[in-house]
Amino acid sequence: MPEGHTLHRLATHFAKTYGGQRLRVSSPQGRFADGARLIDNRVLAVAEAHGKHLFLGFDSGAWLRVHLGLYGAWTFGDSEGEHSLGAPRQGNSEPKRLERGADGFVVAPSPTGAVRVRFVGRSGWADLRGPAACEVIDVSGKEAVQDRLGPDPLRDDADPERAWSVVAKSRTTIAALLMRQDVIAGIGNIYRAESLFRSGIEPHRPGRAVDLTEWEVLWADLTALLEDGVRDGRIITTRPEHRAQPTARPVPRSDAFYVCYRTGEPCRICSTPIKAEELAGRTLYWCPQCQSQ
DNA sequence: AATTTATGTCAAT
DNA sequence: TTGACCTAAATTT
Repeated sequence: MPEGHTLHRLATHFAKTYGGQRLRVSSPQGRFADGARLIDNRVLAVAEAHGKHLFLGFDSGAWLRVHLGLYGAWTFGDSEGEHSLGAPRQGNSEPKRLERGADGFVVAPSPTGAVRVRFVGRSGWADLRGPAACEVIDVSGKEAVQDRLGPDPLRDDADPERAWSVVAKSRTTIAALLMRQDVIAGIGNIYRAESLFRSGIEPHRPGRAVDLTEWEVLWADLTALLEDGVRDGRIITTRPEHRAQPTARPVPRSDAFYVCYRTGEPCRICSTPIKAEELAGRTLYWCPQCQSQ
């Protein structure tokens, strides 16, 4: 699921695999043909993530902004084999020998499906399908997007006080505030539910009923959970002692969360059935016993 | 072969 | 608060 950890993994992967390299950029599907031309045959200089946005910076000064939205995903072919990041796609395959042309660029497979963007470099290829946003912007356009984003706990420049200044004044529920990307960037439905459970906070409390200490605990926990997500490549929020199989590796999906997708199942701590409700179009999960404060 | 599902954001009611 | 949007894979007919 593409929450913030996935975007930071993407940024790292692009920087590591293609940083400093000249790339051929095309739009096999055609919908991004004009944009692709703007960054074709340029050197990738920087890759960074802010919340759920990926920014790829080129030596011309142009930036590619990608938001995966609902179904977006990148598929890669490089020294790690064929693998993908984003919405669930087919599993990874063993590293294949990359074919290279006389110019040293890899030979990518003929595109299947709706490939919005294709990158081809000397160390691999990358295909983007189904993004909600994919556009070439200049640095002021990038700044405009980032100005509308709250602090991202995975970024060095993140300032939790900025988020707190909104939360502390707001009548909106803390559950809704955590999903607002202009308050805190990178949190999705899973991190929202799981962090509130781990902090013991009742999700319907207005932001202004959350005190500073609780906020600091919540921010620190979100930061740790996101960092784990970047490391593991998936979201796991349970502590081993709360899992049905504490030693199983990899952690089975059924043991990954405290409350998410566990409607009616017994809470891992107190056995109370987990509750779920629609809140602003998304399903909110929580334990009515552990989260009664 | 058709329908459902999965997930995030935004514009229109 | 609801629907539109982007795509592929899983599930049901």
